[in-house]
Amino acid sequence: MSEESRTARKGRSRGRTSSAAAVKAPSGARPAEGRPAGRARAASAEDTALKLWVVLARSQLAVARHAEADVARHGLTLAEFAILEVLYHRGPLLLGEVQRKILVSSGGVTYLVDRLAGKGLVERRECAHDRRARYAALTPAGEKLVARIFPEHARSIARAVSGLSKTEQLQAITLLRKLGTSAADLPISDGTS
Amino acid sequence: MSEESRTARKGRSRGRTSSAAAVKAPSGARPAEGRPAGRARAASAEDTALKLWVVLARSQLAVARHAEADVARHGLTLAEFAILEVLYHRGPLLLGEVQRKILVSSGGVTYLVDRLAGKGLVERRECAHDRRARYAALTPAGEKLVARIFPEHARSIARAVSGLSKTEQLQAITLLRKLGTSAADLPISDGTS
DNA sequence: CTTCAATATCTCAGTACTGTAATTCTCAAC
DNA sequence: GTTGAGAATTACAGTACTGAGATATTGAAG
Repeated sequence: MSEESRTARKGRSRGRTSSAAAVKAPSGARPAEGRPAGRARAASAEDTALKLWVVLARSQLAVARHAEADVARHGLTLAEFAILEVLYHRGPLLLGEVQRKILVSSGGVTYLVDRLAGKGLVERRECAHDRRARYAALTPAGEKLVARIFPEHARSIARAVSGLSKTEQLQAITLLRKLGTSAADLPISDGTS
Repeated sequence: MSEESRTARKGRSRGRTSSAAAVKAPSGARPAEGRPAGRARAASAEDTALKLWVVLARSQLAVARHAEADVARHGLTLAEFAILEVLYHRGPLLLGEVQRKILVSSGGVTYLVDRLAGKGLVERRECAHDRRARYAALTPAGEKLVARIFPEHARSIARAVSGLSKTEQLQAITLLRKLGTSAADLPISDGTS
């Protein structure tokens, strides 16, 4: 499983725009080995955007698999771990706050907190000022667990991204933060123009 | 839903390592507003790695939501679209090849091709040389659909990543490709050291 | 020809959620 | 004090897969 397997195949690649578009990282735009003259065409804005989307999806998945494997050793999913971590570093949080921090659906928070409560790691507490709302808070057992596994997890992630030097990581952080916030602020167009 | 909602809260952030670790992009390491002296400490290698992981996950999710919304207009999931796209740009492919290209499980390919076949967009073809294997290929209807929706999809993605200039996009591509391939090549450590 | 490890696909139960609707509660306006 | 829009959580059905095992086939070795 080294990656693309450059076996070329008899792949009669149609002369369309460079391939690239899928979720989990698809094809990957080849150099176009059959163009009229030997002149390389500059990549269009859309070709670049598609390629960015592909490598973004692929790299996220590749790193996520390491992160998942790490937390799975303790019987946790990444979303569960995310909740434990955010409660550990911020203290008790309203469920809605948790939802916004880890970016799951409203039903997802209920489900995840239920499961963590079932494991004895998190408990719900009532909110004094608003009886609709509830806090999620770590139990002593939950706090102890996070204290134990978080450092290992951090090392795991550091290893997973170690293909980039620290300088490169800082560059990537800057670019990705900008990309993430701008994409999140754009309205999701549902096609009803 | 502008993003983090800087309401600060009474958040008595414990003096641990900077927060950050979840899947779908968690907390997001604040400046540490209560340190001994007014001297900023350089971020450790692990802090940087964790932050990279957070912004990677968040930006991927933010862009994915745009991509999903676009293909959902045609009743497709991103994984389904990925298959259509790869078959469109590469021609008929063995199911195993499709699996490696779009990075789903073996059962996932069967499931997805079944669904696309049910919609009349893809068909299975037997492989002459190996009777265990099967090709997936676009039907005329499938080919027509991709030809119609791919350009729109490309524009959709271009818009989603337009927060970055073309130069920045090219930088991000370089960094993310390096990150993705190195992370994919690292063995997944299941903890049995 | 047999054996058998390896490969390709499929089956199917299980999982981790999402999305919609229901419920409960708040707050501002009347 | 009522009313009602809106917010916070929950309930629940549905979805898009994953992962492990089953089945069929290949190809190399004996």
